[in-house]
Amino acid sequence: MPKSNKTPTINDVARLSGVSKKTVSRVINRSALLSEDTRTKVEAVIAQLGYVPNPQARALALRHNFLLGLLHDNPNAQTVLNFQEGVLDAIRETEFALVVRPVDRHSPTMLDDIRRFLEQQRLYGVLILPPISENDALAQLCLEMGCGYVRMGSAMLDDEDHIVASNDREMVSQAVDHLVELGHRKIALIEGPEGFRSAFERREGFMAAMQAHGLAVLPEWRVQGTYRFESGMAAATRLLEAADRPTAIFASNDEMAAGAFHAARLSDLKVPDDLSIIGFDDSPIAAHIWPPMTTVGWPVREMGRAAALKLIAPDDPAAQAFRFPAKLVKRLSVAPPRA
Amino acid sequence: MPKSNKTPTINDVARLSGVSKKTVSRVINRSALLSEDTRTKVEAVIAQLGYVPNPQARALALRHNFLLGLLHDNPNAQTVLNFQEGVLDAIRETEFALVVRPVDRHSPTMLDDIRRFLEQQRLYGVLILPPISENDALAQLCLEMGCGYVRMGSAMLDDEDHIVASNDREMVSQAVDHLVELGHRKIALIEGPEGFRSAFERREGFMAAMQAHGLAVLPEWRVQGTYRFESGMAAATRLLEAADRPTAIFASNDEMAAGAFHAARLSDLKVPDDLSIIGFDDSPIAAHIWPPMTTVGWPVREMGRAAALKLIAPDDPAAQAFRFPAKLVKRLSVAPPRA
DNA sequence: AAAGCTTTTGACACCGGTTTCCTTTTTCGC
DNA sequence: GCGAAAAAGGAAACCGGTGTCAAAAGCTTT
Repeated sequence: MPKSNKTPTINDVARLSGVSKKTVSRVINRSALLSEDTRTKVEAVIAQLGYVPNPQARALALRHNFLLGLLHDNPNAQTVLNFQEGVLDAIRETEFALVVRPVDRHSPTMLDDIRRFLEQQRLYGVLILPPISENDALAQLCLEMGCGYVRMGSAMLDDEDHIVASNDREMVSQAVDHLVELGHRKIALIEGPEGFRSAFERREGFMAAMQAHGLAVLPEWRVQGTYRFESGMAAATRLLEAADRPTAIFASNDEMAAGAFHAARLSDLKVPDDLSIIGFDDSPIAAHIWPPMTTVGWPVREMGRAAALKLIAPDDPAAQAFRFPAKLVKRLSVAPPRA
Repeated sequence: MPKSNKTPTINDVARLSGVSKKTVSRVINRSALLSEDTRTKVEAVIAQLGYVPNPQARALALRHNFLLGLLHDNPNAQTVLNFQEGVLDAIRETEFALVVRPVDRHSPTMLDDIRRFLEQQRLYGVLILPPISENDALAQLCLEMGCGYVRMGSAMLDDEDHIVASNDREMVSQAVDHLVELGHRKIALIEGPEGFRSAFERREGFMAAMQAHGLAVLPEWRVQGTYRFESGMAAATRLLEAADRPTAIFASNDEMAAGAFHAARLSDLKVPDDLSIIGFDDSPIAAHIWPPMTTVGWPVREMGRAAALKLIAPDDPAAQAFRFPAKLVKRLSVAPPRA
């Protein structure tokens, strides 16, 4: 009987079942060359002892551990959490665990910090969320360090094995189509900040969609924001002061769209009667303001699951997915234009 | 010269600096009994090689790893992320990493799932966020498994070493005082759901504060919600139908308060002129609805930092803190009652 | 200069798994 | 029934660190 107050090891299992360590190891790893007899015998002992292999020991012997890292910087909290849930869906029945690492995009030492982190933890692979997922130097770093990676992005920033992407252009297109179908012709855009791939994609998608409908976008109908609430408010304020006022606004994310709601209220404009607003992300705030916001949502959780599978089970059919469809969530912030 | 394509190990360092493994180990661990000479010599080699100790090997030898776990279930996303940031503040310069594990409070196998998780990962310690932090069986489980733990709670659910707590009663008291100072006498409460310690504390705090001011709370001024947006909406709708309508509402969290905003609008009541609303949590939604919501916030990030320190550096002065002050965030959802 | 301390260092076993390589047993064709 | 090939299982080394304990070195003291 092994000392009862310690957790059992492979040696205890081997001794009790009268086989060698190696045989127990074979059982654990479902090795094919094993007689049915010994397998069941050993499995019985494992169950009886409640033996669980020590992941640190395995990690040492296998020269890689069972840790996935999640690198993120300031996207909205709900997205991060949904993605985490997705990753967990993928690893739940495995021995993998998820290590999170918020990083500071603005720190000059970010890349060095991440390098130290990777060196120290020797992760099996990392998942990188936008906006830092757009940093190619970071992907390069992972490659150099022999650390697997998958990025989440708003376009095909990388090849299929290394990305789970939304198709932002097409998503924006859906939003614009919706507005146009309702009769809007004067549609304004609140863009995201320079340097964000997502902002770029959404702008391009917007312009393309408008052009496809043969609609003009006046220069004063395009204002840039920072993805933050206040910037959306400021941008919308400017839009509403335009000589030829737009009847609808597409904002590149929900937070700015919420700011636009706020601006409309300050200008005594009712949403959606006087102004339709449509956001992007389907974050919680979209459902919790008044009126509930129509927005474009992406399947973040599924993307998290697929991203994790790409690393830990690349042959799983679900790991093949790399481009994810979005859907327009229709709520109450959009209506036909007045007049 | 060690094979240049492999990461250097302690053996490489030992060989190159002409000392034994053990001596290198002493350098790494800042052992006191070491001559200054050897220390600098070995440190030079370490720097030159870019050697980083393998955490899995250390974990194996030390019989404990350097992983902190974060168990959480459905509090608002921003709280989870802020807490994570706090934990990271604590572990940034250490070799610890943070493993996250969302759990499902409603699953009958939750406790077993967590047990398996702890068995498998052999965490150094776990941090438990509300509401599951209120589950005493879970704390008991950690104890049994020899896994350190710290809970975050709305009251002293546990002793000082195992908790970072807010003082919800006192926090609610601040909110009530604020309303009373402005002249409100008829203040309603939207409670959280049965079985949540936080809901209990906030209710008790509310009742005590009202009593302290000599104010009555009519039965129809107390409605229970589920902490969700819709429930806040429903609760406020009922409150606004009361024969003697309250002039102010205190909601036990921001999400329900946001629902109350919504209900007020449906009843054509203006916030704050016709109805003052005050929330709890200072979640992002509070700042992003119109009008911006007055709410009570707690220092989640600091709590995360302290919680992590309690586990990894209990002697650090910052690890001693266990009760955290809240502050009232005054925005625009509160005004003196009309008439 | 020898004895007696204290400080510094190293040899070796060990943590709990996996891998390599070799031996033993079983199976099977003839 | 025999020999060969295949299957099953074990011994020992190894992954990269740390703990124990004893030896070596340095420093006083007499």
